[in-house]
Amino acid sequence: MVVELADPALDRLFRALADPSRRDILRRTLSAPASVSELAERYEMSFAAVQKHVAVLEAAGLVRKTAQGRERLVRAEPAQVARARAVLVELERLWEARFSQLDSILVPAKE
Amino acid sequence: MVVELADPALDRLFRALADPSRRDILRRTLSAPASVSELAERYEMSFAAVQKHVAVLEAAGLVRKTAQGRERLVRAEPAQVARARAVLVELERLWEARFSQLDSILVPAKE
DNA sequence: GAGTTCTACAACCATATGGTTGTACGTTAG
DNA sequence: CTAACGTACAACCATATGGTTGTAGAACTC
Repeated sequence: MVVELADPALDRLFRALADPSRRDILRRTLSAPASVSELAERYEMSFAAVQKHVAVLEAAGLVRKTAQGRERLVRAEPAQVARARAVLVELERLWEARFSQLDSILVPAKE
Repeated sequence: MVVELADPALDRLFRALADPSRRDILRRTLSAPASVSELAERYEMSFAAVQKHVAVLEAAGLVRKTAQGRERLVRAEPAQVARARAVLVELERLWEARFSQLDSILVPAKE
């Protein structure tokens, strides 16, 4: 898999993951959807602050909000988690390949 | 694997990954070590700006600097990339387990 | 020894971020 | 209908971030 490293969506993705409250919100909503106020109960900060965190997660595509009466159900989008993981896996692949040129000298390929 | 989500080191890790220049520096140094000035040549920004990016990567543990004469060789630390990946994998595991309780009702475990 | 190269670091600036409070509005409950 | 609830959003504030320029020192080169 080829991953484009210069991507604003990636910036938002990792940025969103760089806050413990947001990682926790993501964790909760991965297990089960929750309304914004349900989420807000769990943290010390104000409701508006939690709202902002959810908005950051939403802008990163990590979470989706759906109207449910007067509530907004927040549910995680595992596809974006997978995308972030894919980038890291790709970076690790580069590490594993770092001596490939040397290898090709020491261990000549058959074909 | 159990991953602690409320960890300042994790904040730094994801924060460091949330910038395209830093991801690129990480990519380069994963393939092969490079001095700070070698890195700086590749980007539009000033030398000092690149220095700062390297410092952010270093604080996150993603990169290590070693003195080499008057140069500082920057080399990546794949272990921290792996740590970030492990967190994401753990989150994905939660997603896969989201219906486990329901499953245990619908599909009674044998043991 | 003198000049050049590589790095470090401070000071500064504009903008982004993470928090607050306050107001407004749709929705549900009594 | 009225009150309470859940959400949205604006305004504001302190600090962090990402960039700049400038100065200084250590290490090579000649």
